[in-house]
Amino acid sequence: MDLSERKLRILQAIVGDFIRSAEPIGSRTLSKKYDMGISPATIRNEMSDLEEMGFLTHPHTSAGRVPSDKAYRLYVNNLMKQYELPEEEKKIIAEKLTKNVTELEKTIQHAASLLSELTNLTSFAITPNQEVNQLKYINFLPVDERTVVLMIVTESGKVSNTAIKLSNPYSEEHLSLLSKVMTYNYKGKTLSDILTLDIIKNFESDIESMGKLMETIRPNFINTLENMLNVELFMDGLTNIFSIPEYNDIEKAKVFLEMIHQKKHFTDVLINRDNGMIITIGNENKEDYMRDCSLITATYHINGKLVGKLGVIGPTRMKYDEVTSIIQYITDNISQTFKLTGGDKEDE
Amino acid sequence: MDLSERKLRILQAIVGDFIRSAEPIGSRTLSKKYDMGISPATIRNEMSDLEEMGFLTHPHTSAGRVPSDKAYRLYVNNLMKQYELPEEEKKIIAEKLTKNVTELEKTIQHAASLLSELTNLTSFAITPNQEVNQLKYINFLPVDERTVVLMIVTESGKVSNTAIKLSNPYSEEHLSLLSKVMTYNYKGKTLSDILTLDIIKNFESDIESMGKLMETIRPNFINTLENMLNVELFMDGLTNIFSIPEYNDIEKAKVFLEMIHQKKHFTDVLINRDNGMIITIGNENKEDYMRDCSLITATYHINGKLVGKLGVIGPTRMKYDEVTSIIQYITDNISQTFKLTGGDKEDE
DNA sequence: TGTTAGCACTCGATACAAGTGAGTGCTAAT
DNA sequence: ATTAGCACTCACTTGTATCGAGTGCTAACA
Repeated sequence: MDLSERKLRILQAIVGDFIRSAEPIGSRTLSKKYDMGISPATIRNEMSDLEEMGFLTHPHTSAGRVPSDKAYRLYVNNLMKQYELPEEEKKIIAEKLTKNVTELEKTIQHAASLLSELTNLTSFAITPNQEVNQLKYINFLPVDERTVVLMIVTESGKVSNTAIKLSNPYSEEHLSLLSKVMTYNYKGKTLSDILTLDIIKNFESDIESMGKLMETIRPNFINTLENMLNVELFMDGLTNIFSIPEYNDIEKAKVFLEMIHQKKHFTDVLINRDNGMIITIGNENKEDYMRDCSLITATYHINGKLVGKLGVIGPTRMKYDEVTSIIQYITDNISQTFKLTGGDKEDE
Repeated sequence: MDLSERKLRILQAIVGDFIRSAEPIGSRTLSKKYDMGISPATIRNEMSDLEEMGFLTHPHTSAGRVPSDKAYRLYVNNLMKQYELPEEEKKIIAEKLTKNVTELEKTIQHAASLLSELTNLTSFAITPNQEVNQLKYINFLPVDERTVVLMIVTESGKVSNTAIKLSNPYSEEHLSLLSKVMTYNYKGKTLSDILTLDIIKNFESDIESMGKLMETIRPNFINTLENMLNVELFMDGLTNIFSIPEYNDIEKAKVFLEMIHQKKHFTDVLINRDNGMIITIGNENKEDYMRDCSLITATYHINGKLVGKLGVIGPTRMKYDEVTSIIQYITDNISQTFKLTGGDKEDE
């Protein structure tokens, strides 16, 4: 069944009003406030139809109407107007994200905090999944007689290191040889390949004379690689939910915060979402504890290859137009910033 | 005015009961529950005295008595019995904190999460202040033609690095020379000395021929040092406050969470506390937004030198005996773990 | 003189009844 | 097809009565 022009207009007014006020809206108020040239009675009839179609609900008989998830979906897909960010906000975003970009992690963290500030919602961001990141360089460095530092550098410019305590002294030649052999063996392979394809197990036989040294180093090497693969989650604006009427209930707020604080689980949810700007509204979310939240995520790109995500989570009643615009602008900025400087593609 | 033996016994019973139940307790209930051989009326008289002395308060005329901050202080100082941790918990703590100690940060984070788990409170931990940490080693490592990695190693075994993009290619000899000169200059100096005593500014003149290289490197070097000095704050059990009756009020919970989330500010508060086991109760806290919380902190030691802190924050009504024991046991364990393995003192 | 029983009083909490008002759904007139 | 009119619904507010845990005071007691 198709929606008439007038029904759409009414629905748009209801959704728009409810997003702002969080109060159920009645026919009389709607007609007065939005001056749509029809009487409350007519609006009531239309509302009744819309309710039957599943776009509106009724907290109780004598209350106004409230949009359903389905209504939000329609609003997001068809009714919502393009929201243009104020120049001022654009400037703030650009400034914060392009200045002082020493570390990707720091920038992503800034992006999350910026996002929560601008939207007044709870924001999050994850660092790129490093699985396709290729190893470039392995180096063992002497520190003192029984300590070496293992340094791993990837094609995208990520650097990671660990100090390793050895039970016996080592020789510098061995160490330097080891750096060369391992670099030779693993250069160009992706981090996950190195870990999963059992390549690591074989490298012992390559340099038989150093069995003992290898034994200590291997678990550290694996550990470091695993750490590099770990996706990091940043969040901000956690207390923003308290200013949202929907979460004035202590029990609801608790559930929300507990859900958010299960970082591992939440990271998984984010990783498994499709790329691009994805909006899931209320019961569209697979996870049932999120069925009265909306989740918006978008992707940013590092070097055109690695993909990270960021977004917001909040009540289904949120300013979708504003929020999506802000997220889009932020991800665009990050991708732009890390287009060239993130890796070794500077000369291309 | 001195407190009679009997007054102390009554006070102890009230504090103990209130810590468990969070309900004001009346004379009749107290006499029945604790079987102290005196009638409710007598207890009432004693209570009245205790109230006059400032140890008890009265939410309203017809309610039971509630301990004041002063009462908690007396309880903590004199009445509280030594609480012995169950062997089981000791085992859990020892296991978690001594296994897999690759990084100090990770261990401290584990300690915080353990602490909140065992106390059901909000826990926190900060990494040691690195100001007295001495520099041991500086190394510049070639990555590709325009990228080098700066690696800084301290006496306590902390390793930090940054990738630096250069605008011009560099020569490997220069790099290696730079490593040697800088190590020679800064070895044994504390990190804060290197930063604050303007030593950095002078090092340009040391190696005149490499002015250009230095120009790019210096800000990165300073930046890295500053990062190393930064104290990191970990927190856990944030949602635990929701199970505490005192914070069933949404407004209170909000204030609490917002206070906690101002990481910078909260870190400063922690840093400025004295060493050792410090308990501040309610209005003993200088920060007025913490005047109905109790804060307990204790210190752990790395290598006998560097000092970090951890503790809990919660309502003044908390199980001080249990909590302090747990914190003590955890800090002892950390200090033990990092007594020898944290630095190069292995052979002493 | 310290302790205790008795009793009037306080006050938050709970329950219930009546009144209010925003909003609906239906019907009949336009 | 639209609208005015009207009875009805129901959350919310206000007012009143009741309950009970607990206090403070007084007088009696050991």
